[in-house]
Amino acid sequence: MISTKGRYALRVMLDLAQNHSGQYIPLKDVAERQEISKKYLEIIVKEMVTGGLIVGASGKGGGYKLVRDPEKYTAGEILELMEGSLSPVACLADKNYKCTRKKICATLPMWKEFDGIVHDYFYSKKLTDLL
Amino acid sequence: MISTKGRYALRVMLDLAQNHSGQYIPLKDVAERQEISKKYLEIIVKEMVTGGLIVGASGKGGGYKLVRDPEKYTAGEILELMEGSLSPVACLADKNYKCTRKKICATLPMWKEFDGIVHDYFYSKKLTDLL
DNA sequence: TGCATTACCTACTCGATTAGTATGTTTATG
DNA sequence: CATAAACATACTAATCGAGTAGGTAATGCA
Repeated sequence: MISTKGRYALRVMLDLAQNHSGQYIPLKDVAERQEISKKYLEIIVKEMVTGGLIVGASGKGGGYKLVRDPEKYTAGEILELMEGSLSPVACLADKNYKCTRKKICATLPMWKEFDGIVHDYFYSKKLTDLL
Repeated sequence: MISTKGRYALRVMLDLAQNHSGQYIPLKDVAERQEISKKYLEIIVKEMVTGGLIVGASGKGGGYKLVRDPEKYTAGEILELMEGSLSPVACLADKNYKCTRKKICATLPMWKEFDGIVHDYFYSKKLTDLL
């Protein structure tokens, strides 16, 4: 299940893409258009900045903007940044997860196959595919 | 993310399928083979019984067994019973979810398409595919 | 230089969910 | 009637989700 963080992040990215003129877009505007609490969005965009998806500028005329062209983003990288992982089970999501049954687990191959399908789907979905 | 409930339920089903002789299998045996707390499994199999996946019998010689042949079960129905829904977002998981932005939501089509892929994958995966 | 605007930072809250544990009671069999 | 099993009820401890509150720092403009 994708949380609001991932879903809102996608919508912020789409909003910035639609208003992509080289200008910084104030979060206030994005929040109003998207009908999302600005305070909560602050937390989300902060992670997007540190994750390198967007840049922010303080002061008047400031705001946020994309660092690449919209078609250079995938839904996968945005969701993975916000959700931590797109994997369906803990043993695949966490690289350091150790499970003594790994060798004999009958369900692991299914989770791995599904994990691949999920990854392929979201990483082949470009931001511009959603506009 | 699939919780232990769904994952353990799958493993219980596989265990019952492997020991599918018409006899009832005590939960104690399943728990030991699968290395899962029997107490916790009690909660899980209870839902599986009320969900119609398996039947239980009390008393000596009792336990649990499948109600169908193993190839008649899909991973999808097992996971959906335990997880409530396989949908990636709340607005698709909950039938009564109402969202004022449904008509204009740019991300909804993607979630719907992905939801279909997930559903197709797990419902075409038979229990016997995992043995 | 000061004011408005904007991002950025720290902390807190409240409810739900996850992953169990503990302690029984009922039901069947030999 | 003892034993083995399912079935029932209640509790807990930790984490996570989805925010809110209140403040500080940077920047442009008059």
